[in-house]
Amino acid sequence: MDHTKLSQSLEDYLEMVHMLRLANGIARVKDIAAALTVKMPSVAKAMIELKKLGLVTQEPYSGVELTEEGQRVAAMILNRHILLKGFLIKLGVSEAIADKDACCMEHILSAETLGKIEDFMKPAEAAPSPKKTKAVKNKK
Amino acid sequence: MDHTKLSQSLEDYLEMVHMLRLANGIARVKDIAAALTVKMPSVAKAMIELKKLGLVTQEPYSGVELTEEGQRVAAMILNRHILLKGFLIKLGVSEAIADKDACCMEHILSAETLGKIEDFMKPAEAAPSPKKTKAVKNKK
DNA sequence: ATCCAAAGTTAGACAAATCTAACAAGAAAA
DNA sequence: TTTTCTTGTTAGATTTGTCTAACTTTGGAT
Repeated sequence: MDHTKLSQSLEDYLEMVHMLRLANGIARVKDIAAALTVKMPSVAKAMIELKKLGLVTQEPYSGVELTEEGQRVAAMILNRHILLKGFLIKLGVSEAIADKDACCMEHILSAETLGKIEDFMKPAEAAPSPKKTKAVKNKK
Repeated sequence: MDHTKLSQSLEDYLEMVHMLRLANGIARVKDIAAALTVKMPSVAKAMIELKKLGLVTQEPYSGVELTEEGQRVAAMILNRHILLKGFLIKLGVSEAIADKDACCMEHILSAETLGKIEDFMKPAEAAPSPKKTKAVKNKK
């Protein structure tokens, strides 16, 4: 419920759970650790926190799942990441660096700044971009 | 010498020492604390670290001074701050928020991203530059 | 069916950054 | 000069996030 004060670190873990589930269908502790370049016990501790906050669930010795709330928060963070990465690339930053810097920026920028960056990106993404939960009701 | 690994926190303290000296001629512990919204003992501890790193000096119970190296590093951080704040304002962010967000961004962005932001700002600030062919002064 | 390696967990150490409380020094007032 | 207030310092507790080492569990190879 009160995810309003997620630390940068916990945001990173939550986002990574989401990304791994999107990519592999499952988020294993080992893979989270590898992706974030930390050791498995760090992941375990982070998962304990995220469970306390009601954002993830996990049956012992298995993959991490997202609660509905966790899904919501993770998607929000990931959207910020995608927005910022695209923004940096538009400025001419290389993809790898854009990804890395977006990863830092996504935790600290104010809503106002994010909004302005969105505005800045708007005109450009007026193309056939299969965006997510936007007003784009795709035609199946 | 080896300031390459200044933590975000220490960068903030160093920058604030510099700003207060520019504004008031002196950086007092009390004012640093107020400006960064921390308590005085936190400042004292940070100053101990910055002294160890050879970036500041201080006679007991008096204002904090910058070493030559400290001056150099602080100026670099402040320049980043100014660049980023201007950048955000150019995107339409309000001044107060631009200042706050610049303060976070200044510690995390890669040299590449900072360079691209500089490029982005260039055309606009083409005022007092007689002949700056390629004034590359980043990186050490 | 048993064993073993890989994956996950638990316990505890450590570092960074903050705080509160208590103490010390300097300046200002009396 | 002596007292008092402000400023600065020191000591130690707390929180967060990381690590290593040691353990437990799972599941595949034998």
